[in-house]
Amino acid sequence: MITKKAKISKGLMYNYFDSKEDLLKQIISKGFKEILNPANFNIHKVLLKNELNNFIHEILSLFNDNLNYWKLYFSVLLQPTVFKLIKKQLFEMVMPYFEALGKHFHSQGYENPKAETRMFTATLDGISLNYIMDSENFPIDAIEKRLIDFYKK
Amino acid sequence: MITKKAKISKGLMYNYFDSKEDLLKQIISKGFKEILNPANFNIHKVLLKNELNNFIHEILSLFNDNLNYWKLYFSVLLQPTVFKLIKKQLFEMVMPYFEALGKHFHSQGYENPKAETRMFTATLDGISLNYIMDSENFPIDAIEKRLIDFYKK
Amino acid sequence: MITKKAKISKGLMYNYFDSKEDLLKQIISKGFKEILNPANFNIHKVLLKNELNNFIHEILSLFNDNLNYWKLYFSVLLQPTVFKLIKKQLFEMVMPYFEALGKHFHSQGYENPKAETRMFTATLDGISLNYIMDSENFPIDAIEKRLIDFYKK
Amino acid sequence: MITKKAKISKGLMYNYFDSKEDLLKQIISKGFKEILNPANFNIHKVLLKNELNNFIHEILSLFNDNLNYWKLYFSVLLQPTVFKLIKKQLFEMVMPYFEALGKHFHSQGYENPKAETRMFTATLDGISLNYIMDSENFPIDAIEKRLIDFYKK
DNA sequence: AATGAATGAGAATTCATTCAT
DNA sequence: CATGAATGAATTCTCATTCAT
Repeated sequence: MITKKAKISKGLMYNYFDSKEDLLKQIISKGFKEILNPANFNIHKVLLKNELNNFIHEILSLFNDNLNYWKLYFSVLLQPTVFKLIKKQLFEMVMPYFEALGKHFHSQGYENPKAETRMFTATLDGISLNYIMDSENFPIDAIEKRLIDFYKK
Repeated sequence: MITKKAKISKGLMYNYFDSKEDLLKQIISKGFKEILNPANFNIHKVLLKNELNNFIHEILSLFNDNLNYWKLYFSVLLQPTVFKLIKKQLFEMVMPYFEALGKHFHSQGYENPKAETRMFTATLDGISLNYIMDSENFPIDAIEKRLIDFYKK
Repeated sequence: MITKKAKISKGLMYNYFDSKEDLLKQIISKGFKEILNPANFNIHKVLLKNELNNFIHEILSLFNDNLNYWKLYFSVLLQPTVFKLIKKQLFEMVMPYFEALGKHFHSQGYENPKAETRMFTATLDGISLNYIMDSENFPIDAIEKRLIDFYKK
Repeated sequence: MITKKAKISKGLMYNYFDSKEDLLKQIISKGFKEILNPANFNIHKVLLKNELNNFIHEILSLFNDNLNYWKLYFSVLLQPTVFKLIKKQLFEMVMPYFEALGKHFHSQGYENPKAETRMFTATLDGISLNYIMDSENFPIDAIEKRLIDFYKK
């Protein structure tokens, strides 16, 4: 499917990717970086309010640009075989962000900043997933507002 | 893998499932029903506070019982090919629950009950997913509490 | 397909037929006998004119009764594997008829009665086949007349 | 059997044929074209006597060259499943020949040229079949002569 | 850098037959 | 006489990968 769509030969794929597994890994890590990119808040300073809001907004707009890619991204990522292969690597990549978010929630007086961080990212995951899988019906704008609102104070 | 585990012949599988595709469909709709089952609040009456709390609690305990099954469930469901096949059927099944939740949020004075419903279910999806894929680290108890707390008032 | 159509169990088939091969053999020899049956002219006497005509007519009407069966008959018979299995048996069964037809054509002054016999039966085969495979279009009545006419004198 | 004989891998077959069904279809249409090929008389002019004779002769020699192939051809063609798949296509291919033969028989003063055409082709079918299935005993030369003789005048 | 024919292991499916009931 | 769940070998098909060009 990929080589057909790209109008190249099957063989050429193997010049760019060592194997199918390698291709999948690269799909995931590329996507992962793109997701983290808008989050490039200074992880050493305390987060500003609007940095979190921006982060939320930019992630959700990101998906808008190429829904099919993000469908692929999630369906690949959710394969237990694939997930196992890169779980470790992904966790290393998110760690600093988890920590920065933790600090932020701490500074905002949240009781359990670690849990709040996981709550926040899990909610974002769920929203992303619903939006990606059912973009026609999912009220993304209202929900973005709702989420930003929720963390206002 | 399945027939080996079940200690039956490959052929016998085809007495119970028409094809691999059919098997996957049935895995999903069975899981889907199990998820909806704890939600069996009376969809005609207005929801009581503790019914929502129960729902949250029971869904999250459900995953606990058989994490491997639920990993399978999500990874199958997220395959675009599979998802396309049963999207419609799944949407029909959730509709009444979406409506009941909508009424509930309306009666609680939420501004946009429909969006709140999608927000609520998306959040639950994200929590479920994170718990299922990273059950060792995910602080499920704290987060359950946090979610229940959030909808307290 | 057969057991479904007959509304019996698969197992029961094996009370009536030893194997699939046996079933096919019986389909063929039953059909073969039915074809020869209308030919039950006295093989020891010289054939009367109208006996040959009757034979032609009755064979062609036979197919009319159950076209699907005769489609099955030919498609089974033409399988090289099946044909090899019963070729000998079939030849033994037709032999007396070949001989009776030979005598007839001899008595009618045909130059090469044996070849005429094979010509006659081959023509009948071809007509049967065309009628069975394309019964809607094949002008069976005109052709029957034409064949009878051909052997009139 | 085929890949073994051809000394290629099973997989390679699927580069040339989409499926077993497609392979069977192509076997038939190739054979069909080969049969029609010797008939390549100018279908717009009236047939010359010797053109019909040539046609008869060349078709019957064709089978001689590769009896096993033609056994395969008929046994595949006579499968109702296969026949249904290509019946239409085959009929379109023969049509012009049926028409040319019809004109010929008309010009020769035959009463019912259409029926005569079907009679002629059916007879040829029957002879072919008998020859192919029982080539050792079938007196093909005598019968060819007999058939040519029959259409002499 | 690029092709696509070719491979072969394995996945998906079928099907004749058996057997406990 | 009758069932139909169960088997397992065989068939049909797919797919990641290689390699000569």
